[in-house]
Amino acid sequence: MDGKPVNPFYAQVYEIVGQVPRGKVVSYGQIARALGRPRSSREVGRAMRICPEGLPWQRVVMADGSVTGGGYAELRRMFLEEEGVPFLPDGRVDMSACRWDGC
DNA sequence: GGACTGACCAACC
DNA sequence: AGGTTGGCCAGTC
Repeated sequence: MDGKPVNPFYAQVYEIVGQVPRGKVVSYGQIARALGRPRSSREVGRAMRICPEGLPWQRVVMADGSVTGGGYAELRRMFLEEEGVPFLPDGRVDMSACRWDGC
């Protein structure tokens, strides 16, 4: 069957996340907007929840730089630190410096 | 089979 | 200045 991909939205989410260079992060809303769904950021979060293997979902954080993900939040933060992502003393990612501009 | 929730963000008041 | 609602859509009960 289908080789028909699931809603392009999900596929795009995985693609974008996979295109994020090491040491950079993206926000849910940023991806949602890039896909033409400025208010479907929840869908992005849902794509993360299914957690496909091989996807650096840890690079996906909130627009505020806060890191979430159920009980994996701290785990994600640790991975990001290992990748070289600077963290603020607030426990948040420095979006100002690591926000992936798509470039 | 239907209804609710949910790793959120942005706009509105 | 802050708080609340709206909106997308599929996975879960």
